[in-house]
Amino acid sequence: MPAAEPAGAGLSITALAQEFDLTTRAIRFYEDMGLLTPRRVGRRRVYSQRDRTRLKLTLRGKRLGLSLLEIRQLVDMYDSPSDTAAQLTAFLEVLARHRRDLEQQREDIEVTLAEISLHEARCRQLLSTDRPRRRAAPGARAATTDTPASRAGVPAQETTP
Amino acid sequence: MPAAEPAGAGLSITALAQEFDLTTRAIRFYEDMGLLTPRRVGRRRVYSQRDRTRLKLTLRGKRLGLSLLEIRQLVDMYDSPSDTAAQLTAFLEVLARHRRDLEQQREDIEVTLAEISLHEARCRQLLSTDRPRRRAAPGARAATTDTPASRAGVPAQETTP
DNA sequence: GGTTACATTGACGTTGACGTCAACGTCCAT
DNA sequence: ATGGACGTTGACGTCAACGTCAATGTAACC
Repeated sequence: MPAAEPAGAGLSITALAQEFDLTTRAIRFYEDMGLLTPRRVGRRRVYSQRDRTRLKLTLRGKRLGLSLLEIRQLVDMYDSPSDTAAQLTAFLEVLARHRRDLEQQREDIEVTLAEISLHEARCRQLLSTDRPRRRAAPGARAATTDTPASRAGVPAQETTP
Repeated sequence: MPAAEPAGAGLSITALAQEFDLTTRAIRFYEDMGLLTPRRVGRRRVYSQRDRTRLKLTLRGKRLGLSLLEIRQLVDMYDSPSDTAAQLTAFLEVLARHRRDLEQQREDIEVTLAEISLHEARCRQLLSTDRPRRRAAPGARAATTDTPASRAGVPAQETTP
């Protein structure tokens, strides 16, 4: 056993990698991008709780489709207590934009989840009523062929021209 | 005026590009990836309603962080009425995975939105009670320094070690 | 002191999603 | 017939986000 992490806080790079299911290469890359700033013991990196949290935020940002640069800017703003009024209002604007993006994404997700439910229902119906090879359940048209009405939340319904 | 689109359906590539705020290069690239299959008039591409819808789905997929390949697979499955039982169950599995991904993302979004609200509140408080340069409102610690409790939806609260 | 296991820096390779540029075709209004 | 405006096919460039490989360090255990 190569010493179980000096007690308390302070993870090695492989420990961190395992915990978050990343490669060490990725972690070092995040450091180059300014997302992590572990302290050094000798030349070796030691990761604090702060680093773990920033990494957690980073991964969440990635899942949301942000670039590492965007993530860095956000995270940096998050934990630098910007103090001038100008900085604060600028930060508020960033937050507002981020919020709008996320709400758009949430909307996308809801719509897509609804469509998935439709497809699932269609599939299951086909699987159940399907000893005789049918072509399709009547009135079940879906997917790619819709009108500008899809925006209304009403699932598209149209026949191919 | 170079002829306002032959009436009814059928957009030129630049028209489509303008409508979706893309470059023509991107659209042609999507075609190479198999996402669009416009018919040709001579050599020129003409885009149908079907193409528009597939493009719409594509862009939504991108906003959700999918690769063009993943998008293609999904969209293809969506509008090819796979008929064998094996195909149907396979499709159901894909749908289930997609659904899980989306739900994870929605979770991420909710958490992030909550954090944004916190930051906004903090900022506004600082902006209002801030003639005298204060350091911070008491008990207002946030962002990067948290414990494994952040998962619980309870906003992190801890002091840097 | 030699091996094993993990770390580090540096450099180059790769993949996805386009941008950019060149060279050429096509319509059509002047 | 000519000059734009728009379109087409290559081919190459680029940028982000790592992967991969090599050379080297170093700490610990036997």
